[in-house]
Amino acid sequence: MGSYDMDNLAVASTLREISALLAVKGEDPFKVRSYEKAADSIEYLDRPLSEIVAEGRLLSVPGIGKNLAPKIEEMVRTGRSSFLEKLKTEVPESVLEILMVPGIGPKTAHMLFHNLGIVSLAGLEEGLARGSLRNLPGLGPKRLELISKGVEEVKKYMGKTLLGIALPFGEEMVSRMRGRGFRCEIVGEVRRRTPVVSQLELLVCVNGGKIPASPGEQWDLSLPRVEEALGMRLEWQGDDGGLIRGRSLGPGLKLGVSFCPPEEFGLWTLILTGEEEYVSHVKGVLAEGGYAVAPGGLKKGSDTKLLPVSDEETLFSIIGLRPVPPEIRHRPELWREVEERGFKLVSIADIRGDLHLHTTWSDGVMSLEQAIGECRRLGYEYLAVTDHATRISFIQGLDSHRIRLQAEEIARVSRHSPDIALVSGVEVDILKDGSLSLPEEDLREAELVVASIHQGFEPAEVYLERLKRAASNPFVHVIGHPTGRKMGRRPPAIVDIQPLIETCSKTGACLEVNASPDRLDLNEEAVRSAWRAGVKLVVATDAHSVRGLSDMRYGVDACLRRAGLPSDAVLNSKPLSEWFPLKKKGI
DNA sequence: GCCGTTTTCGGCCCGACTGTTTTCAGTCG
Repeated sequence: MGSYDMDNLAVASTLREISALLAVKGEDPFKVRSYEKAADSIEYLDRPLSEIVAEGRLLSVPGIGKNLAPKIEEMVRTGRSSFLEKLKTEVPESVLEILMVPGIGPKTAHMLFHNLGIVSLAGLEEGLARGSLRNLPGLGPKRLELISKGVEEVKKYMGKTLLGIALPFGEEMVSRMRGRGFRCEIVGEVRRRTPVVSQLELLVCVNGGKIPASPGEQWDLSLPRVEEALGMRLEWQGDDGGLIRGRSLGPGLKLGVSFCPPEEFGLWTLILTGEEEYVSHVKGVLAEGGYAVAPGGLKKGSDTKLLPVSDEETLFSIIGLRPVPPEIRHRPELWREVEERGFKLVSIADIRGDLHLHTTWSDGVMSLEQAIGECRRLGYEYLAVTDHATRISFIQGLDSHRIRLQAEEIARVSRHSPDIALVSGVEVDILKDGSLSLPEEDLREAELVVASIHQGFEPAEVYLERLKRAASNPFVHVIGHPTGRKMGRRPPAIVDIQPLIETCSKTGACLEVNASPDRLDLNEEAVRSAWRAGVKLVVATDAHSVRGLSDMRYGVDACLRRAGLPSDAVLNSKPLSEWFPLKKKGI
């Protein structure tokens, strides 16, 4: 477990694509669902599909039957799916953009496709503008407004990729390159841990100093070898300021590969990582010190001797600058502060426990034991089990009875895991009026109460009032995923969280930084405001699976570090004994 | 399309909410 299996994920995402296209085509919903179930099942697999195929044991995977098995086998063996390719000739792939829009499900997408010939987000936008959706059944003014707003939200993320997809993908690429003996690093937006990136950029080290006339020529790193190492075709765009760049499409992800000789690796790492203002600042310091960038490294004044710069650290030490973490290179006020007086940002190594996760007691797909095992592997000292007590009916949540049963179970398991402290918590819904989905006598029993909104995101004023009321509830310790955003799908329900911050600083309620890659909620700006206001923060994964427990780094890097926070900014970077049990003010 | 100690057909996590109806379909979680 833990290793990121690109091939399994690729097959799962192909199955999801098929499922969505079948839905729009108008196939039986249960058939549609079966492709999704197979995808889920493959994502949670703890070994490569290729092994299972080789053993001929595909049918033993739950959700894979005699129809899916040959289709999946083809994907694993050839990397293609002829079924999907044929399907795409019937339903254009671009209708998937439409399905992303809130308020549009398979039925509406099907209708838009068949009645109006709308097959893409652009087509939908045009149809909305022209008013051609107006007379369709089921599409009244409210619904059209919801759709219009949704289109705007989806557009913001078109052609972009979540860090949570780009980073593991990049790491897989790096490990493939290294496995073939090449030095390779992630640079650009992904290295800066931008929550949503427009491309994944890699820097690859090559020997020999001369820039070749054409890709692959004169280099010991030939184009076919790079392609083999990356496992994908590259499209070369030629010489770009001493670098050869290749661009290619991964799974919806643009990839840029740059090459440079070892003596320039540190320079190009810095330049390609950006941001521009920081890079020009460093270049300015170089110039002031009389340094010039030359092929083969740095040159000082009229010296003929070259100073090789094999990594960023070397560059920083040559010019006497404090290294600035990539995550804050977009914030001049922060990198100036680091350079002037130096301070240490919180890091994933500081995190001592996860405080929001779901097991099979509600809608999670990991057992309590599996959660503990993974937390142990991650080096945690404690974890809070926070299964849903929810009104969402298809989730078998915790009620008054089951919450006590689970508490007993946690106590029992706890005795066998003396190295990890278990906190018996719960995630309650914040209901329409700001009350909670469990009565007081149950909340009193829970050692950690996370309260979150899962239904009814509008209007914003009401949403805010519900959060404030929950934050004032004496039994609520943490407000979960406060703005409710799901990137690429649902905008934050509230933009200004200042009133909530004020309530929390009065009542002592904590705000969660939800590390789930599509949430990252609170975002960098809000995190910084809350921290400055002295509000207690926790960072937590909201994991539903073993793999999800590894999402912690997105919250730490893309929210906390990018906001410039030190390690003492979050409760769960501290030993449990320092803050548990949590006390609200005035209670 | 999957699944089966109620099985080879007939189920499939399911109910609230919403906007659209005039009795309900579609979406969402």
